[in-house]
Amino acid sequence: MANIYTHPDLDELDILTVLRALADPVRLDIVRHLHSLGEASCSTLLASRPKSSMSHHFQVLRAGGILHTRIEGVTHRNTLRLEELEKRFPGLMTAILAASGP
Amino acid sequence: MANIYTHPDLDELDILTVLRALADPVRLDIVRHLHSLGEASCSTLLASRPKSSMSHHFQVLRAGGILHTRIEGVTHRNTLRLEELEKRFPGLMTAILAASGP
DNA sequence: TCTATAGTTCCATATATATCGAACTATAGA
DNA sequence: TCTATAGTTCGATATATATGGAACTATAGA
Repeated sequence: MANIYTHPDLDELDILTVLRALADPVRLDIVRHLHSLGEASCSTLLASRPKSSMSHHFQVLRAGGILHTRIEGVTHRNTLRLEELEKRFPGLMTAILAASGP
Repeated sequence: MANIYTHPDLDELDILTVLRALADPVRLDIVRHLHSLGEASCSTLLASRPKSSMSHHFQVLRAGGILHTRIEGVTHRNTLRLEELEKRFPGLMTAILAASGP
């Protein structure tokens, strides 16, 4: 297991990568939950899905600069990189998090 | 050929559909070009790609509420639905259009 | 009515992405 | 050192999406 994660520098991320990370129902769900919870472990967020699936989605979100994973003992704490995202893509996350269903 | 298009009511569109429409390099390109041109025909925007491919992308963007197609004689004029999108998802398109490369 | 142009639709194929079980790793605690 | 827990990695399969050729349609203009 990788006991260290690489979090991309947001300056090197293009909007397309960010949008692709967000354009998935499971991941959008993760993002919304993380937003309301502030910080959460992976297992808190696996909605009866296999761990391997969730691990994949977390990886995509991490690579897309959306969240930061901090290892604390045996659990991994995830937080949205809201401030950094706001600096890089002003208004983007605000707009997405504010959006409610149809 | 359908000589009439159905443009979805933005109130019935969820953010996921919008994000998925935008999370593609070709379509993001179309959106950016449309933004700088104001209005453009499909053929103006087909960057040496087959018409069938572009037609598909325009369809996705249309279904995602991103653009409006108006038929004028033999050409189809496309415009971004910026005002409506701004009302439905405030700040979203502004953020995406403002984003520059990495 | 013939032709050219703009764009769509259909269909098959390619490609990317998601899903998920099984085996693995890393840490905490008994 | 043994066990339980949290999460990753691998690999195989399923599913969605993109691509693009060919045939089609609709309109304008000669």
